[in-house]
Order: sequence, then C-alpha cells, then structure tokens
Amino acid sequence: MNETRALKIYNTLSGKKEIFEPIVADHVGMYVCGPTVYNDAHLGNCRTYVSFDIIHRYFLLLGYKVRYVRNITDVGHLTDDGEDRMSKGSKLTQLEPMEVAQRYTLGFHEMMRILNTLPPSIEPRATGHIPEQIEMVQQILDRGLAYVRNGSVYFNVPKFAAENPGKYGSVSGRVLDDLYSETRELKSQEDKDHPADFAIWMKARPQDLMVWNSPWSTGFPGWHLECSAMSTKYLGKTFDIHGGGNDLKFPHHENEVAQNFGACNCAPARVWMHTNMLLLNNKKMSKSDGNTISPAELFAGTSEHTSKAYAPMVVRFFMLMAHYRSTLDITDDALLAAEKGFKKLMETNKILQALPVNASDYDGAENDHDRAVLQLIEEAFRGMDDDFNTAIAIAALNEIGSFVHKIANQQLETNALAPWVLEKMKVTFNTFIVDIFGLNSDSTETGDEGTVDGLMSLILDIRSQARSQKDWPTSDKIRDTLTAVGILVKDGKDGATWVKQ
RNA sequence: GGUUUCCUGGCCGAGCGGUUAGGCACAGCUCUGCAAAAGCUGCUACAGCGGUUCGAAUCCGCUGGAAACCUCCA
Repeated sequence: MNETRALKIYNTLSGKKEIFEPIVADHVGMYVCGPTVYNDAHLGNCRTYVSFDIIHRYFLLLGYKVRYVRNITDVGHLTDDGEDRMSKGSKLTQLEPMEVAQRYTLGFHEMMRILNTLPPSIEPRATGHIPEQIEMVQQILDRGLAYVRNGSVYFNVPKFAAENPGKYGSVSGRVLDDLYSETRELKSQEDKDHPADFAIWMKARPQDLMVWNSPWSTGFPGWHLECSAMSTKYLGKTFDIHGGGNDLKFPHHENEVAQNFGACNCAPARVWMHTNMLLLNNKKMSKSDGNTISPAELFAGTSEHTSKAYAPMVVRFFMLMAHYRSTLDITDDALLAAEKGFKKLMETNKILQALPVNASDYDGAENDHDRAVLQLIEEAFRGMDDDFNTAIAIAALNEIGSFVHKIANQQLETNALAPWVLEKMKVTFNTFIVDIFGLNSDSTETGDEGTVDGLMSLILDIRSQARSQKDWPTSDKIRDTLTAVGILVKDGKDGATWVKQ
C-alpha cells in the first residue's frame, strides 16, 4: 500500500481516532477478550469476533506481523449468587467442569469456523494460567494495592486511584466518586473495605469444584485477573491493542487496567477498542434476559424473528454493512437486504474475475472511466484505513461493480478501461472479498463443481438450441425447472449464464 | 438515581463544517420470444426548536424519544 495512507483507530481511552503506531515496527500485539465457555455462543459474541477478525485480517493485509491473542475463560467468572460459572454449568448438566468448558469451547470454535474467522495466534485458557495469576496477585500485594481478608485477596481501588490520578475510570469513563456513592448491595461483600474493591483471589467454599492452592487459601482467581495475566505473558507488559465488547468496559476492562498498573505500574494496552452491541427488537441481545437469537436458529430459519434461513456468510456480510462501533439491529428486512446485496457482490466478483484483459486493443490513454475506478479503489482502502469502516469499502465496491456489469453486458466497450486498471480491479475485489472481508460463496458443493459445471453447460447448450429453433416450451421448461432447484438462468448477449441461488 | 451514547429518506445503514455514500424496496426506461438478470433514470432524508458560521445532518444549547453501562453477558 502506499505511504501516504495512515491507519486510524478509535481509542476508547482518548475518545477519538488516532493514527496507529505500533510499539514494535511492523508488529501488532492484539488481545481480545474471548468467551466464557459455559453456554452456546450467541450472535452477539459472533459480531464482536467477526469485527476483530476484520481488524486482524486488515493488519495482515497491511503487512504487519500480528500476534492475536484471544482467551478462553473457563474459570473465575462469578455469577450474581457468587457461584462459579463453570461449576454451575456442571451441576446443571452432571458433567465435570472441564467437560462443560470443553464442550462449549468446541462449539465456539465450530461457530468461528462457520463464520470464516481466522483463528487467533494464541488462545490461552484461564485454567492453564493459574500460576501466572497467583504470581500477579502476589505482585499486586507486594506493591501494597491489595489486601487479604479471610483467605481472599481484594484489590484496593481507592488506594490505587489516589496513587494514580485519572487512571481508574480511564476506560469506562466512570468517575470514582460515582462508584463511592453507589449503594450496591451484593452478597459476599462484607469482607471488602470499599464497595469498589474487587476480588483478585477468592477463597473456595465447600461447593466450589474448580480450586487451586495458593499462598492465601485454596480457591480460584477473580474474573478480571486472567486477562491481565495472559496478556502480559504473551504480549508483554504494554502492548498495542486490547479489544472486547462494549459491555466489558466496566468493570472488566477497568479492573484489568487497574491490575496491570497494580502489578507493574504500567498501562497494559495503548489502544482500547470496543465493539458495539447487536440489537434485537431494539434491545441489546443478551443471554441472560432471553432477548437473543442463536446462530443455529438463524442459519436454520427456525427463529420466530426471521422469515427464513440465512447463510452464515450472509450474516457475516450483514455485520460488515455497519461500522463496528455502531449498534446493529437484527431485523428480517435488514437480513433480506443483506442477502441480496451479498449475492450480488459475490456474483459481481465472479463476473469480474472472468473478464478478459486485452492489452492489445488499448489506446494507451487514461480516461475518465479509469480515473473513476481508481478513485473508487482508493476510497475502499481509505474506508478501511478510517477505523476499519467496512460500510464505506462496501459502498465503493458496489460502485466499481457497476463498471463490471456494464463491461460484461457490453454497455461499455471492453477496452473502456486500461488493462492495468482492469487488472487492479480484479485484484482489489478479490483482496477485499476474500482477504479482508473473509467472505466465501457459501458453496455447499464439495469437490463436484466440475461435474456441475459440465452438466450445466450441457443443459444450457440444449436450451440455446431450443431457443434458436423458437422452441419456447422446451426453453422455458429448462429454465423453470432449474429455477425450482435453485439455479437462476441469466440470459445475456453472449448466451446464458447461471448462478446458484 | 448517576454516567454515557444515539435519533438520517419506505427499510437497513455511511457520514466527524461545504460531494448525489452504498444496499434493499418502489416506479419508468433499455435489453429481451416472455420472464429473470444486468444497466440507466427517478425517489435527495437528516427528531423538534433555537444559536454559532459565508455555509451545519455534521459544532453549541434546550425539548422530546430510544438505548447502553453502573450487577453476569461480546
């Protein structure tokens, strides 16, 4: 890419877009909070990981060496009643805690595969990093920012805030005074000196199943700790980007920052990125209140909220039509529009890739069409450079697509575009669709495409003969029957082509 | 109650002080045996009221509406 462009990223810490400058040249360290594996992944999770997949892919395209760390949280995440999430799942289903974690981890991976996200470079599990977490608790204690009560260890928020003005609240924008005045009445809080304090080590109760020995008690680490420990382990004390869903800003990310400062007196990430929520019925999609639609339901068309099944790639494309920092409302109409838009764009790419490039009959002059296309290509990349604005890139691709169809339909001369411009269009389209957007054509055929192509060319050939003899009944029967099995016949000047619907 | 964000044409959704974003839907036209596909044209909106400015969807204020966080969630 050229040097005049600069990648801008919206940083939650500053509240504005900043030009991205890696700590180590040509390298990006990115940590994204992964799922807590006690339940099936829902669509909201998917949107966040698709968003970061685009970010991951764009960094790769720009030539960065990326270490993308996305954790699996399989312990330490407390529910309202203070029961560990994993052991809760295990009691409900009569399974070992690790069995529950394993099942939903596999389910999560399968969903990520279906949505065509690239795997992270490292996917650490909280249970695999207990020593690191214990070590971090000790570091925080050594620096006097935590205290032990009855075998549990609590982070001392007021002390941390006093010693580090402006640090607590830097992610969530929360004012500490507001936290002081809150009258939250949570259980198991009696040990805390202050309501804003939070546990970094919890002493186990008899019913807790996942426990480890530590200098303070047999117990388990606090929720926020695993991300602090694992990001430090794999990306260093200070790294480039930390991401996650909007709803993790507080308390999770806020406390993460506090812990990292507490342990090493340095900020974990320079840039914090937060994705926005997926909405259903104009409300946040949420597992806990039932306002949710599962990916499986969406793909199978069994949800009450949709009229039909939507392919995973349609859902992915739907997510890309909006910016990652905007809320996105799931509606049947919007999905329908996305489906049509997706199919058209994929078809456009197919047609474009098949266009011949004739260097010979080109007169050598750059014309208005060339300039328009080049500008649109530039615009697509500028969109991505501007905080990963996929909506702008898609708009530009659609406009380029208009040229593709005009040439394919001979409404524009084949040599209307300079050969090198046409070549650049091909590369750009492919780069965006395959490499950046990670879209594939959802083809269900497995290796028998050659057979299908052969059959289709035979069938269309017979139809063409029928048409030349004005045998409309035969011609229409072929077309209608193909339509019925989901194959759309498109008549053009140079004969018919087909596309699977 | 506190903090914050948002309100764009029939629908979805970009926009970050001066351009028709784009998609879907709809209407007309071209092409066509018919249809579809594709192309072209049209539909030109920014919650309301004030203010700043040569100029505001975009900045400021007020009013109305919605949402998120403050408690587990991406």
